[in-house]
Amino acid sequence: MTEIEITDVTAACATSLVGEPLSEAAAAELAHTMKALADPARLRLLSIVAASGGGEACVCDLTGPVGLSQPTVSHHLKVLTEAGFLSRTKRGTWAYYALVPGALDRVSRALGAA
Amino acid sequence: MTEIEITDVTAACATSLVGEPLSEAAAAELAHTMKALADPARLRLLSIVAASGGGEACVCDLTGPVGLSQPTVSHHLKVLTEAGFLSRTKRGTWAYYALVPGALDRVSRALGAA
DNA sequence: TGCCTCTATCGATACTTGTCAATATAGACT
DNA sequence: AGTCTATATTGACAAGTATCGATAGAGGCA
Repeated sequence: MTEIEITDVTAACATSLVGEPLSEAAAAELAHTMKALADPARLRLLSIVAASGGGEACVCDLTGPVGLSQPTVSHHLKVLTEAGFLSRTKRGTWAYYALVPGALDRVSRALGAA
Repeated sequence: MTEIEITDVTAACATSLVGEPLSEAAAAELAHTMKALADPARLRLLSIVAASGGGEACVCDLTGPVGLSQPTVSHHLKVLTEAGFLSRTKRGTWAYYALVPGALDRVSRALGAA
């Protein structure tokens, strides 16, 4: 599939939007990161995980609240994980997703708020 | 076209992502706002406008740097304007776009940075 | 071994969107 | 009026993506 490159939140937020004009590469990276956040289902998933006890949730806890099929939820979680917003831990049959500390803050800072 | 509703940055960022689970409506609003930022061309346009002298730029100043056709740039500027990130002022034949103060900061805060 | 549950992947489909060429609109200047 | 420039809109097409059903993989448990 020639997986172009991992454009996760760490690389994407090195520069700030309002400082000086973004290079083409920096813009592509940041856009890739923002794209992960530009979907209502994924935003809800993030907020549910963040609000869950222990800061983590398994897929079975998430399909109900967002009202989507299990494959679709799994897909969104993969997008969020590859973008660097979630981490995945497998315990037994369950896969637990948790917020990556500081990931949202980095995007936040990239948007210009120092 | 049943233009659903103007989901601009002010409405979209009333709640925070990490506080409690986003409602379906809040998630849709925030996603709509984030979608405006989830494109490399639009991010570059924003950063170029931000870095321009006087804080504003006309379309003719923007087509060159981003390397896209004039209609495409016009389209992206419209998306950014409707999302509440840019304002448009017409002087003579030229249309000047400027950052809306605080718009990016609101998104920044919605991402969890209190 | 066999079965059941939880999660991930695959394949297909419908919808969205980024892009351009062509055209329309609007203002300035003769 | 006529023309030129700057911007917006339209129409079309290609590419991306959100979604689902079906299926595969993996781990517990009898």
